[in-house]
Amino acid sequence: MAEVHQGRELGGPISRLPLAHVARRLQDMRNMLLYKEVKEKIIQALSEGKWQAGDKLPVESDLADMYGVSKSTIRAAVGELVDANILVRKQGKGTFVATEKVSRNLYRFFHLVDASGKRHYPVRQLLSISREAATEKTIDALQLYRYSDRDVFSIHMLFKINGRAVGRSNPCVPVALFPGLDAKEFQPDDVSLYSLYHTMYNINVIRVEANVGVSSATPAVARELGVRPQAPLLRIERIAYTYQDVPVEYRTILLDTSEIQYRIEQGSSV
Amino acid sequence: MAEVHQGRELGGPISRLPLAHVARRLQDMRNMLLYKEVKEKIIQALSEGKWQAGDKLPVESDLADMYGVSKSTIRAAVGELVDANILVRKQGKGTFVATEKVSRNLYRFFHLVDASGKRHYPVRQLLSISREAATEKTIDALQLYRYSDRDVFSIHMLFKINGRAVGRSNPCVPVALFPGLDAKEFQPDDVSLYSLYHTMYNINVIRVEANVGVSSATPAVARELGVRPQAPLLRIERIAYTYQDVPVEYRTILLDTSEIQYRIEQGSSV
DNA sequence: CAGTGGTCTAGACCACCGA
DNA sequence: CGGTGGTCTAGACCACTGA
Repeated sequence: MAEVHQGRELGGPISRLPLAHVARRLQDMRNMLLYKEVKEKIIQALSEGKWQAGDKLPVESDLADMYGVSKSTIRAAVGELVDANILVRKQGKGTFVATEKVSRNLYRFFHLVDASGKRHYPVRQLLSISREAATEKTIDALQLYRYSDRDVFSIHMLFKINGRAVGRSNPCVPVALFPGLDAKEFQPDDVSLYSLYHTMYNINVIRVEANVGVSSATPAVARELGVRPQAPLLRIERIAYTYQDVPVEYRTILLDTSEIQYRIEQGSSV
Repeated sequence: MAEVHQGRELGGPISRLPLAHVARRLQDMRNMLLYKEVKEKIIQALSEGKWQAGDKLPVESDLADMYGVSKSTIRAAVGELVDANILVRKQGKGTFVATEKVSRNLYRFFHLVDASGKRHYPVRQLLSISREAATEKTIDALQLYRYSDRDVFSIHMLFKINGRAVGRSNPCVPVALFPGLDAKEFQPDDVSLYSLYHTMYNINVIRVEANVGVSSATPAVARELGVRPQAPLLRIERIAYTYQDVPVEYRTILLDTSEIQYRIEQGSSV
């Protein structure tokens, strides 16, 4: 039988050497899956600008040859990049580097519904953004000891539905991860900050942890939301993480839930 | 070449007919992926009790033979069930039907933390259980039109941490799905109602939808929780679903979040 | 050691796209 | 029609488990 795939580098001269595979054998799969290695290499090539936003990648069989792996392995690697909104597959056309609008990440972790259960998509209004020293709590949440620069950009924004303010949010992100963020233009039609993080800084939020409680409105917040001072508000304190559990954003959301409610879905449908 | 896999049912008598595959060819893949079909069939077998909680499933190659597909397809199907916490894979041992304990289902959808982020596991205290006619809202949430008997069992219980009541819950379940529930003994050491649903009725909650807002305490609730009347409470209205999006429980949770907060985790770590 | 899940390969055939 | 991504197969070899 010449069917011994995994040992055939010993069998004699073969034109297409599965280099990645050989390397993996040699290092005894120290830590990473082959398709993960390929994924990292593709990310590397992307960050080096080998393929720019909107560009078409080589077809999958060519990618397989380029990286010395099978098409299935390429598909696993590319598949995760598609899940991460970094690449986009188009059947019959090819695989492309994602552009901003393509990733409809919008409100993946933030859903609002009214009493009837109907989903609402608030528009956000940027009030301010400034560079600040982080508070104790923020240092802890964002693990700022990772960086030499421990300042954060502190953003204030409002959520509005039908012109009425229903909530406000105060995201803080490490300056070290988002250099120059305060100088970027915030497009009012950007659907969410997370899509901005992705398109401008290639940082993907893949997971969030949130603590939910009740707060009463301070005078300033009451003015912003048009409620009476001391009015009870839903308070959501949320940490957003990217790969390898690196926290990238800490935000406090305050919601007036008299007309809308915060929606959570957990578990997967079968 | 005898390598034409997909057409070999035309080649003559073959011992192992890939029935699922042939069927799929015949119906021209009307809508579903093969591995999704297999997944559905496994779910069907599970809901019929073919494999009970904790049971070991046949090895993957046997499953492949049973369903007339390849091991890769079985792995795709089983993999999604593992992701959904329905099955558990153990390398070198086998694949098993998830138990509450293994899947850490207890409080899977209900986490409480204090200000320092420390997790707390409240004890629950049953106040009452009674058979009632469902309200409009409950009929809607539980889709009671599915059943001829549209009554529900309405349960009242308290959550306590260190002896102090921090919340109360009012689960309602269809009498049609949980016959005789009011006569069952509720062990105070049952970790959650969901484990009871699972062990006594073989009903697995795999997904929840929740709407979160703020309410003020009615006099009765204020007495239960030891807060002043009108005190703001976190209100969680939650529908729990089993397989095939069948709702099995509708509950309203009221929490005093002055000392604890409701914890949500979404997305998966990579 | 045998049995099991975990990873990967090579290649077949499909559905879809646009010229 | 050719090119592309999408799905599936058969089988090899690996790492892990427990007797």
